[in-house]
Amino acid sequence: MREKKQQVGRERGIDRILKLLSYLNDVGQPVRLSELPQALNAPKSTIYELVRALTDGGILEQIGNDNKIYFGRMIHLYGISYMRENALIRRGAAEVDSLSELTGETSELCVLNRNRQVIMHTHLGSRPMRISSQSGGQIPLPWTASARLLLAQFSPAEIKSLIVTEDLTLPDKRKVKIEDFIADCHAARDKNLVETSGLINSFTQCLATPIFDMRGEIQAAICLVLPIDIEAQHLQKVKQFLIESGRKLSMHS
Amino acid sequence: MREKKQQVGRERGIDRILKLLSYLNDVGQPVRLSELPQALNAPKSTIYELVRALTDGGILEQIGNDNKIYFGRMIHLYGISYMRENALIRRGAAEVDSLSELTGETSELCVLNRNRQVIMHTHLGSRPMRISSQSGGQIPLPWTASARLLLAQFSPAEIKSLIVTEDLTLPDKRKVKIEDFIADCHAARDKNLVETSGLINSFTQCLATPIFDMRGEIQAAICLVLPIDIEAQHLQKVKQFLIESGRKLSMHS
DNA sequence: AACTATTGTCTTGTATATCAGATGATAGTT
DNA sequence: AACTATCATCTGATATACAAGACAATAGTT
Repeated sequence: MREKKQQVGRERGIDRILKLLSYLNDVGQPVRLSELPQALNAPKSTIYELVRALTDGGILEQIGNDNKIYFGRMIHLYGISYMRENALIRRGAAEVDSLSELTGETSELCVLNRNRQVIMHTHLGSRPMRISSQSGGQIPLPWTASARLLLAQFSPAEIKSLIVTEDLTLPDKRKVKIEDFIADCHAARDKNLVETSGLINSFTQCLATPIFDMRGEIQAAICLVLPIDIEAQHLQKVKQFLIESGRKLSMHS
Repeated sequence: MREKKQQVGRERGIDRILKLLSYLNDVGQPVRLSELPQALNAPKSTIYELVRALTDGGILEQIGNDNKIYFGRMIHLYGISYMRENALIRRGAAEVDSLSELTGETSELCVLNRNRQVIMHTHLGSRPMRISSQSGGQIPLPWTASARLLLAQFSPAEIKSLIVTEDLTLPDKRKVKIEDFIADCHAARDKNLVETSGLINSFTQCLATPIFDMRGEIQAAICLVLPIDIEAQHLQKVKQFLIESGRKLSMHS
């Protein structure tokens, strides 16, 4: 069972599909069909055929007059089904919304997905210069407070295997040492609040609190994104609200 | 380019995937992995392998302690992307909500998908015995008023090719004649209100109004589901609101 | 413990989906 | 109209994903 060897061999249709969907999500708007083969580093004939099949199935849709494609109605329906069944996301999204309105700050519901942190839901704060993050965004793990929580229970080896080297470079080119990151993660164990400051940019700090599942494992995190120069009293209040939200969403045994 | 001949040959992975997703949506809740090969009429080895790939990609997720799977977080994210970009669905859903609140009746946003009508969004009415329909539900075309609108511009041959014979049987076992249905569809041309009564069950009627795209073609319909014994004055008012909603959502050239 | 039923993994042959590249279609420019 | 560039479809070869079925593991029953 060899790992992918990046040889010249063929790629599975299913992997092409996964990359295609992911690419569409990254771009965030309809994409010209003709640009896809290049963007996905795939043969034209393959992509045209796959897109045809997915369009027939309602997974993709053709948009506009030039040949653009984007997610289709089936994806929407399946998304609704996911939401309906997934209690955490449903409740978490609501909690994030109310937390944001309560505090006036941007808050997010984050989960781990492979080697990235995914923002499942976000609600923007009410500050004039609000810090925005897009729902569906995927962020390298070393950049955030919530990722330190999401990885808290993992062994050093597991963490190492999840972090690709380029993710250790922060947006301002500073490097995070993998050992420091692992230490951060383990320091997050049994804490109900993790803070990071100035990682993603120089003027924001992140506060994160864990959400536990029935087995006592961390399955998600709520994160508040704040300006760094925030009034101490407000910060204190905000922290309490955050911790309370995380507690509410955790499954208690 | 032969049509599928139902011979013993293989089926493409992509088609298996489409069926799998559709099946999950039909069931509407997590499904045991072991039941899938039977349900999808596919080999075990194929399904196990596909599910593994899709789970790795976040399209599916493993749920619970026994080996159940369901839609994954990526589907949710992609669904959000779809919603964000798709003006019709976004505005249509909002309009359906307000129409429902205005009238107190159940209303739906419907589009055509292959040979079924799909409910993209629904809002329940406020009646004590409200008539419910589930978002994501797929309904045979001959059963609804909105489908008559959605097919209004189609030729008799096209309509015939879309209707499978079993869909001509109503829930109460009555049969719809295909010729009558085609006549209904064509009668719906240039109308802004189509009514059906007692099709899906004996005590409801449907009112539907078209939503036009820029090219003047019908791309969706809004549908109101009402009890059959409704007060005439209320019915009149409701019809006007419905038509107004459809007009609002239509693209004007 | 032996038996049965159910669920999950692994191996192997082959039908076929992928891929490279040719060809065809369309639009834009001189 | 001729020329270019871009976009889309088609064709044949073959690497491989699918499928069949053996095998292994687990749970439930007698």
